[in-house]
Parts: sequence; structure tokens; C-alpha cells
Amino acid sequence: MSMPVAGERPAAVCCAPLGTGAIGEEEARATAEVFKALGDPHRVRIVSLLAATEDAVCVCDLTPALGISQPTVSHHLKKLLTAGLIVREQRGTWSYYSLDREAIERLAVIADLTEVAR
Amino acid sequence: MSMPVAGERPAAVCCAPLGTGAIGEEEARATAEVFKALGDPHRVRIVSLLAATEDAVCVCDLTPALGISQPTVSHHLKKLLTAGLIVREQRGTWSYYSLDREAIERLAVIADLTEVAR
DNA sequence: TTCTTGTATCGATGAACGTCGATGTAGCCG
DNA sequence: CGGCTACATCGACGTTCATCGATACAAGAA
Repeated sequence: MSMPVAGERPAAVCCAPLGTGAIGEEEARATAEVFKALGDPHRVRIVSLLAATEDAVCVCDLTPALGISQPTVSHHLKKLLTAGLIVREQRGTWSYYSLDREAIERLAVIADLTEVAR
Repeated sequence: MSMPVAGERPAAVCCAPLGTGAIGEEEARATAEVFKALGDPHRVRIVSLLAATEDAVCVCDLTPALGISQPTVSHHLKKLLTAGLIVREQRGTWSYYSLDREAIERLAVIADLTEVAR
């Protein structure tokens, strides 16, 4: 166990009422996990491609669009899948992926720090 | 056979960064750069701490709040600074950091895929 | 069954990242 | 001036990541 104190300091010297609205370590790690999933150009393009259509897209379409090898595409899709940003749907031999609209909406809320900050 | 048919969408939207069909590689890289800056728990906490107050916060307050060494804090601050998410202000010996509200707002717009995706 | 196709996984490699101690630098005060 | 403080930079180490070729797996076709 670590000791996430963080809010028990007098903060005497400088200023700053630190810790008044800050999130905990666990929440920070979960949030960073989602952002990290989007911290790659190819994954951003995948999300962009999935957001451009309402239908699901199969890997056979994503691979030539991204210009990278098929194992790498699967690797990125798994990252997004683990982060809960996309969903997988198997149709016979093909794997179809689509955006998890709800997750994206949560992401938008997370990113909107101005609301919390004001 | 696989046909790259997914990228032929009109995407009749007004001004959606991630939703307008296939975004370019350059734009994807720039977007991923911002997300990557937030893809670390400590940096998420820094942003959260800065968002919790309207005033600027100096490093001497951030370091004990995060529980990591001072060089590491400076490292993370530089990452956020390079990404354009925070701004630096020097007051004598102290360095004060604060959120770039405009950048956060842009981030929220980027992350808001629901509007275009729906 | 065997053959073929579409995906996921494995293994390896090179690059990028987070972390810290040591050091450098700039500003304040006695 | 010297000494101290707050922060940035450097150097190194261990970890994680993105990438690809090779391979395993699953499902349909012959």
C-alpha cells in the first residue's frame, strides 16, 4: 500500500489550495489509460474512421486504409477494445468493429475539465 | 476479397475534427500528441490539480502533492507544456503553472464524437 | 476431409517513455 | 561577495511500446 496523502499539507509557503478538487490516484490511472489508448496516430485514425460511418467496419477494410500490416492493426484494435472505446462483432470469418458511442461520450465529459474547473 | 470502401463518406458535418471521415495523417499525429500528453496518471493529476483552482500553482506545491521527485515533476510539466495544455509563468524564483483553458476546450471538442457520430 | 481466407497471437527488435540522482542555472538575501 | 532556494537539464537504467514476419486458430468452400 502506498500512502496517497495529498490533502493533508498546510501548504504554507507559496499558495494554492491544492487538493480541493483533485482526483485520486486510481481515477487518474483509469483516465490516463483511456487517453493512452488514443495516444497513437493510427488509433486516432481508426477511431476517426469508425466515427465516420454508422456501420461496423471489418479489419480487411481498415488494414489498407491505414497502410500498416495486419498484425499491427489487430494490435491497435485490441488496445482500443481493452480501453472500452470500441466493440467487436464477429460475422463468420470477419471481425467487425464499431465505436462505443457511450464510451466516447464519457470521454468527452472527462475531457471537459472547464466545467469542473470553473 | 477486401475492398477499402469505408473511406468514401460525405460526412456532412460542420466542424468536427475526428468525425469528418478519414482525417489526414498529420492531423492524426497532432491529435495523438495531445492525447499522449494526457496518457500518464501523474500528468492527469497535474491537470486535475490545475483545474481545481483558478490560480496558478508552483512546482513546490505540485511535487509533494504528487509524491514523485522534483525532476520528474518538471519532466511531466514540460510534456504538458509542449502539448500546449498548460502555460508557464515565472515569478521570481518560482515557476507557476496554470491550465490553458482554451486548449482544454479544444480537447473537449475533439473528444466529442457523439455529435457527429449520431 | 483438405484447402483457402480472415484474424488473432507469438517472438523479436528497435525506439520511446518514466524515473531518479547528480548537476547546472537563475534569482533572492544576508 | 558567498550561500541558499527553486527549478530545469543531463545521464543512465529499466520498462513499455509499436512494428513486422511467422505462426496458430477459426470458419467457410470444395
